[in-house]
Parts: sequence; structure tokens; C-alpha cells
Amino acid sequence: MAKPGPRKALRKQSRSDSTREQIVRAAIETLKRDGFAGTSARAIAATGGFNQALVFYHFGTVNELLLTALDRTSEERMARYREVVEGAASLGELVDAALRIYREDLESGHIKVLAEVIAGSSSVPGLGEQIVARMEPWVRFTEDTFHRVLAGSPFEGLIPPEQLARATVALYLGLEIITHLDGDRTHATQLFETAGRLATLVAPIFKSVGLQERRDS
Amino acid sequence: MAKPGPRKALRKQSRSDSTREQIVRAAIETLKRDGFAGTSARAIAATGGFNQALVFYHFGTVNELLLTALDRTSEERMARYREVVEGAASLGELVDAALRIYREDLESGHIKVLAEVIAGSSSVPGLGEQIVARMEPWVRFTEDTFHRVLAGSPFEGLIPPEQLARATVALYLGLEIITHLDGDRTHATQLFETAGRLATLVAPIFKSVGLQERRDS
DNA sequence: GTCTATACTTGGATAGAC
DNA sequence: GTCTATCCAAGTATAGAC
Repeated sequence: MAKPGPRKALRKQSRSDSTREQIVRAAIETLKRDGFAGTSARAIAATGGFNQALVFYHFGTVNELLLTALDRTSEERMARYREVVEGAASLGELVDAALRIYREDLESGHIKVLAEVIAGSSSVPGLGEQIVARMEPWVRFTEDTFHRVLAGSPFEGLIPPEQLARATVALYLGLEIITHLDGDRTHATQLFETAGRLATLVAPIFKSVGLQERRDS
Repeated sequence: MAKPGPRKALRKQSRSDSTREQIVRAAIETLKRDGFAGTSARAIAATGGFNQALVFYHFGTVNELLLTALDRTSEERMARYREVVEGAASLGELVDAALRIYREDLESGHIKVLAEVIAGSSSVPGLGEQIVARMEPWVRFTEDTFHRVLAGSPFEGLIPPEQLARATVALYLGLEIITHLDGDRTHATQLFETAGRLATLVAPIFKSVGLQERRDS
């Protein structure tokens, strides 16, 4: 059962040019370009310009590598979400922030990576659960944001923030997947615009969102 | 370029036990059970108990068969959507109908088929567009429904039904995909329950939905 | 840690007998 | 229209030299 390769805990360097790093980056790039089905050990190696056998030496299996790749982009995007959303002071700005994130996610290819891993999840037992686990921080983050927005409004206590958050994440995922399917982002963009208009209309019902910045971790 | 196999237009029978039919059903079953990656011509043939070469004789390529399979389930589900939604007379009943459809879609495996084909779409050029095209009828159907619901309410002219419909379809797709990922439908079910409660609250703003049954096709 | 070479497996697709 | 047999390409994974 025990896989070969270096243990994560024992690694000395986490320099960005370590071989592991190169492999993870090549995996992400290949996922974006060729999709889950096209992301074989050989293809990843070709992308990164290293030997195919290294994938197995460092990660044991291709799937393990792909999960690591998903971790990587998820972390990076989460940091960005916090940054953008915490800068939003009003409901309208929040919708603007969401649009900005939507576009960035699309362009950075992050959602493509997510979608591809979701795509492949049915052929790999246990992968589905791990993907959901990685989406959970987004749910909690969105929930916190809605909690702030709803506080003091007539809707407080009427709409559970967690459910609103889960719906938002699902809507977001669905939108990105559909956009990514036909490559046409006009529908989604129009949606955000309408949401923006509605937000300014209902804004008086809500207090200003403010940036409740976290001072600690 | 010209593929072998019988031309669709020339087929005499569309009996449910024709070979084509058997193959399509076996493809759907295999997609549900093994996912896109596991749905090879050999696997489909094993599921249906026929010869692998028949897939290529009748459909030319595996992808062509999968598209046909998607067509099949899409048509079947669309018929069911009409049936259930047209029986809903109030906003609350509409939400109930949506919950019922959600559960049926999940259990029938239809969304699994859709999700799997979406999953594989990045490895097959042009597949994405064809999937989107097959979702378009759902958008129009949802749009019609919202049109009826919004008519006469204060929101008419404020919320474009088409955008609401696209958002709904995206939300629905996202919900099914996430549910399907972790196999836990409690979150989604709770969401529908909350939506139901909110619907009864806001119902007075809307007129009764009624069944505006179509008498023609 | 990295490379070459290779064993093994699965899958798409076709030829040709029936 | 269906079957057997087969070719060929691509992928995972490992052994072993360096």
C-alpha cells in the first residue's frame, strides 16, 4: 500500500522551482488546455518538459497529482475572493466584485480545472467527496458574507445564510460550467448586470456592507 | 468523410427493441453506472450483451452514440417537465414541482448522463456546443413559466424572464452536479424547503399561475 | 532524483467471414 | 446486419541504469 516517493512532511524546500512544483504547474496547464481526458502522465510531462516517470515517483498516481493541482488553484482563488469581496462596501459593490471574480475565474482557467476534475470524478472512487471538501471553504466564506449583508435587514432570520451560500455556489458553478461549454459569456455577463441593477434598487433595505476586515489569520 | 451504417431517414422501424434502441439504452445505462471515462464501446456492448463492432456500424463513433443517448434522455425529461409544471397552479405548487423534478432527475440518472457528457466535452471538439443546444429547450420552457408567473406582478419588466430562466437552469445544473458529487441530497432538499416557505410568503404579490395548457403541439 | 526502456492493459476502429 | 479477429494508438506503471 505504501507509495514510494518523498514524504511531504520531509521536504526541505518549497521553492517555486522544485520539481514537484513544476509538475503541479504542468498538470494545471494541461488540465486547462486538454481537459481531464487529455491530462495523462505523458501529456503533463510533455507540457512541463520533464520525464513521465517523475509523475509516479513524486505523486504515486496521476489522480493524486490532479488533486494536488486542484488544491493549488483552490487556495490561490480563495485568497483572491477574500481580497476582492472584503473591498466591497455596498451591495452594489458586492455584485461588482462577484462579476470581477467570475471573469477572473474564467480567464485564469481555475474553473476549467475544477470542471475537469469534476468531470473525471465518476471514474475515480472517492474523488467526488474530496472535491466537495475543497468547495466547503467557499461555502463558508460566502455564508459569512451573506451573514453580514443580511444582518439588520428584514430578511434576517427568514433566509438562512448557509442555504443562500450553497445556492450561490451552485449557481456560480453552473454558470461557469455552461459558459465554459459554449464559450459564450454574454448571457452570464447580462445576468450580473441585471443583478447589479436590482441590487441598487433594494440596497436601501440593507445596511452598508462595510469591510469587516479580519485582523488575525 | 461519409460514414457507413444505416441512414436515419431510411429506417423503417423505430421499434423499441431494434438494435439501435438496445445500443442507446445500453449506452445510457453504462454512462450512469461507470461515468464518461468508463463508457467505452466495449463496456457498452458488455452492458447490452451485443457485439462491440455494432456500435461503430450503427453510430460510426462512440461520441455520436453518446450524443444520441443525451438526446434520448433530454427528450424524455422535457416531456416530464411539461407534465409536472403544467399541473402547478400556484407559486408554492411550482416550487413543489421543482423539488419533485429535482428528485426524479437525480433518481432517473438523467442528470448523471448530462453531467458525464459535460465532463467529457472538453476532450471532444464541438461537443460543448451540442450540449448547450440541447439545454436550450429547457431555458425556453423555464422562461415561459416565469413569464406566466411574473405577468401582472410588480416585478414584470424589472426582471427579464430569459435571464431568470438561465439563472434557474444554471442553479439547477450546479445543484445536481454537487449533489451527485458527494451523494448527499440533504442540502439541496433543505434549499427547496426554504424556497417553498418563501414562496408562500410572497405568493400574494403574484397572481395564481394557473395551467395555461397548450392545446396544440 | 532523473532517465531509458519496457511490460502490460484498454480502447477505437476496421476487415472480412458469415 | 452481426460476428470474429486483429491492428494500432495511448495510457499506467515499474525496473533498473545512471
